[in-house]
Amino acid sequence: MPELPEVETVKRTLKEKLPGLTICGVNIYLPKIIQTPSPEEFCHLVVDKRILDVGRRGKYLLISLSRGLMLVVHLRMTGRLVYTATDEPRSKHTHLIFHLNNGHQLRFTDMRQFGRFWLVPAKEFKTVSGLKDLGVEPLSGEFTIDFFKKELKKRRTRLKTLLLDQTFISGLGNIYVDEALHRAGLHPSRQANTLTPGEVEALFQTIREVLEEGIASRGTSVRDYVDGTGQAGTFQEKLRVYGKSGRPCMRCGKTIERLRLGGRSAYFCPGCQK
DNA sequence: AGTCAAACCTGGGCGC
DNA sequence: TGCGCCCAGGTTTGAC
Repeated sequence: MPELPEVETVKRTLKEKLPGLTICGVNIYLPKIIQTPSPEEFCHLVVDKRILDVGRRGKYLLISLSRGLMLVVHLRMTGRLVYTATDEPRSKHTHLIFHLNNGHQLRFTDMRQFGRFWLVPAKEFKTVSGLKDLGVEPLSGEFTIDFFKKELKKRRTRLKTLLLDQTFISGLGNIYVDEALHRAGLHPSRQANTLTPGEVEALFQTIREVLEEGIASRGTSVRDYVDGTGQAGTFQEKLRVYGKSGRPCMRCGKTIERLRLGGRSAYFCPGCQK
């Protein structure tokens, strides 16, 4: 499910609910989702801790707890983290419930069981796998056109593969990469170091644009995604190529195609993406 | 360095 | 109704 705009929306919605609340109990129904420490230790450590803040880095949610602890969550494909009333019936895919001291709960639900939790000392949160090697935040000031130009020049891989690489830019996923490439008029198989300065600038702009519009639409709910209050997003209504093979391109009218690249689908328009 | 496939899972959609 | 296939917002690992 979630790419940067979805995780950012979950972060914002949970940040309105959780800070100030105390975790007074935990139920773990699927122990393997706890990466570290052991499920027993996880329960022991998390209980009676206060939630201080909710943050995001790439596609990771960072929940700061009292006593210097950090709860790190990755939703992977179908994970949901939702602030829920206690009387709500539990779904068959709810794998973890935090009980909060205001009578509400924070539930983790994940049909495909790929999502993961880590509980670590806040100072050591970079020990979480993948987190320490994350690339730049595309909506932050450290993502600059100069950086982007220099990096693209160094890489010989395909654009689609490169933009999905979380150690290069953090937070992009399959949907927003395809949408950014289409808006920039660039083919997903294009070799990164062959872009003209104008093409690099266009891509730089469209990456930020699709992410910002995605956040403004509260995420893309093509299937399972909901925010921290259980609400779906609307960016699926604005998609131009993702999931649209066989349909006409809204810019040039040619039929949108699907390509297989490194095990992932790439949707693109053969007419206007060069 | 880059490319690919497989693994982790459940479920929806399609053709037959 | 059912079977067999392919597909799915991600990441990791290991082979070439």
